[in-house]
Amino acid sequence: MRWSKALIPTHKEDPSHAETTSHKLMLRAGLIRKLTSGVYSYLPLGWRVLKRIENIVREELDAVGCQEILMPVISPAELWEETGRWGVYGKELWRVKDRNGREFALGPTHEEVVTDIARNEINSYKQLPFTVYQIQTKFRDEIRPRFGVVRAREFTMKDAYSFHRDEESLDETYRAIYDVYSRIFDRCDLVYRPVEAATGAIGGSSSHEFMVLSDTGESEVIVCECGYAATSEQAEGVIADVMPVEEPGAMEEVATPGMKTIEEVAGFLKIDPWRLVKTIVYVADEEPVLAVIRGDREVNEEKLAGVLGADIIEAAPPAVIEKVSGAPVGFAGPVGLANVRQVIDRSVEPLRNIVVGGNKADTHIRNVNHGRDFTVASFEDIAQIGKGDACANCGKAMDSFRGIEVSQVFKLGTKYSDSMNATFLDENGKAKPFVMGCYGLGVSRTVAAVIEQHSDDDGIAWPMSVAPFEALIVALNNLKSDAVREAAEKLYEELKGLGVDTLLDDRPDSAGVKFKDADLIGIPVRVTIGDRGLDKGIMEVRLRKSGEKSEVPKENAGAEVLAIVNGLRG
RNA sequence: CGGGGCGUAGCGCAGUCCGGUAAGCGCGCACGGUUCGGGACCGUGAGGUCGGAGGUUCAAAUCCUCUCGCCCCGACCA
Repeated sequence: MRWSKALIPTHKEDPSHAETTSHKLMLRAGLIRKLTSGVYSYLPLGWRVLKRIENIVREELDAVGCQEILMPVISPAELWEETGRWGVYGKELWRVKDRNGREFALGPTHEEVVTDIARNEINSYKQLPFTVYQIQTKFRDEIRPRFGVVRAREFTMKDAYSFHRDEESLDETYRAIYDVYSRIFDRCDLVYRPVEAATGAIGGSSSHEFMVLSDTGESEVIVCECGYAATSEQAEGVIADVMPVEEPGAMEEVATPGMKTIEEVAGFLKIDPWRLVKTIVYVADEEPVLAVIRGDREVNEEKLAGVLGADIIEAAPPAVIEKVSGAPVGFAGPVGLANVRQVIDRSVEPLRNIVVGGNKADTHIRNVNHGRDFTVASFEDIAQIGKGDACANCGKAMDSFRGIEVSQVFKLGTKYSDSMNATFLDENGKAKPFVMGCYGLGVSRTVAAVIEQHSDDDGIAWPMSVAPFEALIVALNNLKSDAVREAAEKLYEELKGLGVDTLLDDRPDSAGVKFKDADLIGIPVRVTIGDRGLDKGIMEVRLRKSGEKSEVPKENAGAEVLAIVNGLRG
């Protein structure tokens, strides 16, 4: 491709609305342009990278016998109603109506559609197991699109689905896909880590996420020396006990005018935050629930939903809080609210003489003791675990890092086949539900992840495996110098003939502009052709990532570049 | 949705508090010329419903009301 004719619009300055490295660079290097919040066009450079990643994904999945298909973006509401997700998926499910008012979903994921195919087409255990996948544009009406392509409302995802006669077969495929993902991310030259994950709206029994390490990542991962690694939503751990031994005192009300937060109350009463116990009102599947936890800790809503067996859980609006506690927001407590379902965190168990909300305006209660002043059916684990907490396996203090979740694999079991009545006949002629797995991989997100790990102050430095071009020829002063122009054209044609994907910078711009742009767009191998070198009979080859330079005789530049590119192809 | 911020030329911004000079600056773009190995220089020029609607006023980018959009922090997830 000739740069003078290509749509590669670069910018000198950082875009004002971008925060993260990858978002800034994707905009500056002309990979993408925003249409509206969370919706992007891919320009030639971005589209080329996306396709290269797609092809890696294809190659690796095809190699283990997965079959590529393409399902519709649009699916009818009735299908989603079969599994209950028309309701459960919530506002994130992008809904549209046709001219007759019939409702459809723009697919955020395709369990329903693929299960529909399976129940119609697969009748016998002899046809199992099998795995299909597609690479497609997905739609999720995200609460908050962010970081460009990292959290978009329209994005490219590879989603695969496997069907099995039993759990053993599922385990096998799950393991195989897990290994395939490792190979895919290895080939993209990413530093990543698989971690235990929560199952969220997709559901199922077990799940792992592949996290690409990045300080700008949205997800926090909790890790332990012993090998344990999980997302912060999922992480299990032990919260250190800080309570000294104390005799229970007499419960008493204390006036705390206007003190709504833990910090305010702790400061006012001159006590440590852990001596307070906070009570947060949630609405779980439309029923109000109290979550009670030590004052210096946060509730993990994922865990709370698990304990409650609830599908949808959200912080209660003020009106509900006031109705439940009989007090303004900030003064709820477990004492005297036995009529509301309460979930008490394990961190509360060792505490004595705690301070809780008084369920009355401007009032807290001190010297409260569980068992005596409010009843606890059982202590549950609903706490958010973080860096420094003890590992549930080995007891060591855990660490944390941030990452971008590029893929997630789920063991779905029979969640979808049961609700959609998708069955096959086994050897005994008995109908059994498919055991399923599903495996997502964010392709567009992976583009951003690669940039996060492969860039410097000057711009992107693509790994050869996903680079939009393999080589860039920079022709200096090509407008005036016939020698340069001819040499550049010749090398360009030669490299094309040798199968090297090459971009020729034949723009009439100054050397500085071309070099800056070259660094920005990050093509791995750069060949500089100028009169100065040509007079010496050489061209300069420079590697973007290492900055390593070499001079090659101009006559065999083509062969030399091919050898270097081959070396980086891996 | 809660909290914070921002909409002025393709991009990055000033001007808004305190209404009034001809809507400005840098980059980019077009044309002419000089340059030519790390974002060159000179000259000329094009490009704006100041996000939108309504209002106040002799006068609105600037004040008021409503509205739309965008970004950041939190809840969601590939």
